Amino acid sequence: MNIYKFYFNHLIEAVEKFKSDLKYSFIVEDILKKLTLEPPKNSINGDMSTNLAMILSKDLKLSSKIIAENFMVYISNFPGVDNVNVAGPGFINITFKQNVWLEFLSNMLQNSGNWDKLEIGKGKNINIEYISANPTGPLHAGHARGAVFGDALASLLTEVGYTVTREYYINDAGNQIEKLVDSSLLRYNELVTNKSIDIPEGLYPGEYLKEVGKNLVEKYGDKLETDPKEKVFEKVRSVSLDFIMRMIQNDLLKLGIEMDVFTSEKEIISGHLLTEILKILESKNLIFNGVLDPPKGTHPKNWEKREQLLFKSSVYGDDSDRALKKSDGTWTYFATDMAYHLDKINRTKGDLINVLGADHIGYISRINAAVRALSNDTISIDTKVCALVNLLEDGKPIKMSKRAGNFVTLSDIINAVGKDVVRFIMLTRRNDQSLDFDFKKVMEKSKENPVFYVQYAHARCNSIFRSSKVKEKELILKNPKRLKDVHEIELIKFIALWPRTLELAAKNHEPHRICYYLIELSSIFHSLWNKGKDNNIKFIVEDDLELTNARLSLVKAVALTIRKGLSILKIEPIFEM
RNA sequence: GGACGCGUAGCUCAGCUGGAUAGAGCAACUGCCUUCUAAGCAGUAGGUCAGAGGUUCGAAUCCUCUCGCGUUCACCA
Repeated sequence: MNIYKFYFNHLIEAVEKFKSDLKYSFIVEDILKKLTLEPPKNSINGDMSTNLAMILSKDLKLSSKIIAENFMVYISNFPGVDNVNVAGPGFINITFKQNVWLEFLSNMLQNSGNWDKLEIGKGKNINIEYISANPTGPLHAGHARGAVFGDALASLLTEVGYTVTREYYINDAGNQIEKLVDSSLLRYNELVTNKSIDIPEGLYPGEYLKEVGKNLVEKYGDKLETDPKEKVFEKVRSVSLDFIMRMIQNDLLKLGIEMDVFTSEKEIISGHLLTEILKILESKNLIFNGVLDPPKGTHPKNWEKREQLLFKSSVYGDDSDRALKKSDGTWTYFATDMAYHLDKINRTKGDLINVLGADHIGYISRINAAVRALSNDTISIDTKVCALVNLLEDGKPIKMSKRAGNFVTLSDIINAVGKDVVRFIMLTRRNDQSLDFDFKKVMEKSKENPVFYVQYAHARCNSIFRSSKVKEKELILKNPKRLKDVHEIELIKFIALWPRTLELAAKNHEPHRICYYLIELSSIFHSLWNKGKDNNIKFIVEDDLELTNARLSLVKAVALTIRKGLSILKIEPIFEM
């Protein structure tokens, strides 16, 4: 029951009829690409508005006003149309009879489980990789945003019919793992020798590695020969990684996040995928031994010419070609990442999404180039960048320093404000804009705090049902025509916008739109609530059961929609404040 | 210096991928509790959409340049 889709289909039919009736020669497909049917910004201009006349005027060589005048009659045949008019530069505005909205409401309530079902994904696979934090320590505040964003996006895409894989790439190879092993060994020795140790600069000082030391003692006793470290490297590595990955997964679980797939970088390196990408690149002539120019503009001090194996990523719009092998002959991080993306392409057989932190912006174009080359341009990859989160306490920045060990972990944040608050607030801003997270404000019980505001609206819905002694579940709308007040109709119209919001959020990969929708829905509802004070349109009218029933039904529709939105964000609704 | 992103009301931000008179919230001022939660609502005021060109029926949105802020910049991960 997507009312916009319903009328859009009518509009398409009308356009075709218009064309054949008047023997025009424009190409319908081209017009449909640009055709819109939207609620006008200002409701004075009616319920829906189309740009048809304006986009046709060039092809027909007629003014858009004249086209609009001629087209109006086709629209007035649509079911439920009350009035059609032409305004502004050539908008055709439609106003519906109130009945259309009332029928929508009763329809929506009858199909409350699936009225907003959208089949955008049509079961297609999509892989979304997010978090992928280095397995060297607990998740911190900075990871929270990418985690919530990625997870909400995954949930959103699932909702609209995609088969979604939530994936975490574990960077368990390379230098940082060496450091991790060194750090863990220090903690092990600390425990065995019972002498406290200073963690040198460059290694990981966090207390959590003491647990790893303990785990090593439990598993191997105090007789581990740690010199030379090669002898125990694998053992320590595996105990450290196990511990840290369990810690990370635990933190994610507290945020309501469960990944489907964890892929190990180490396994990618040891597998056959790297030779695979070489084959593909060779067959496309995208690989060569060469020397890179120094980056434009900078003058690196230790610049030296180096012949390396290079990928011609510049063919696909990257600013420079990229090294696949280091001068010592080992693979670069980018090469293994390319192999990893080939792995994702092979497994997914569908589009990819990467969620990255803002510090990786420079990396995007080479990954895009890689995916295009490796998939023969058949797979699209969308990289979403999450900007910084500024942690504040009542407006003042919280100072963090990794060295002093007082950085705020994800787990700290969740413990302080709860999972639902973290999830909501992280989505109250576009992902590519930096976001303030103020520990005081997000817990405030006031309108300034959007989480509260939305939850309060839902609690109020529930409060009305409590007072009415009617159970929300058992309520069946009897006579929608009893809803007559413009404010009631306005609320219904806004609910009718929900599937459209879902659709736009999903297509643009922008879960924040759901938050904004819920805030606005709450606002309209709070407003109607207060009308009970001065206009005497209370929801519960003691001596008019039918009217009460109709109004309660509207409240139910609001509650259903709020809950639906929250459920996509994986947030629990609150029933009583 | 190059690349990418951002610049919208005093502050914090939306703006449905090119539409009509650019919208919210805070802060400021004015009102609304004998009545379903005032933890809320209604109203007033507030704008050169950083600036300058261009593209077209139409630009905050697309293109070019300038200014400002941020991130990033050969073998790291």
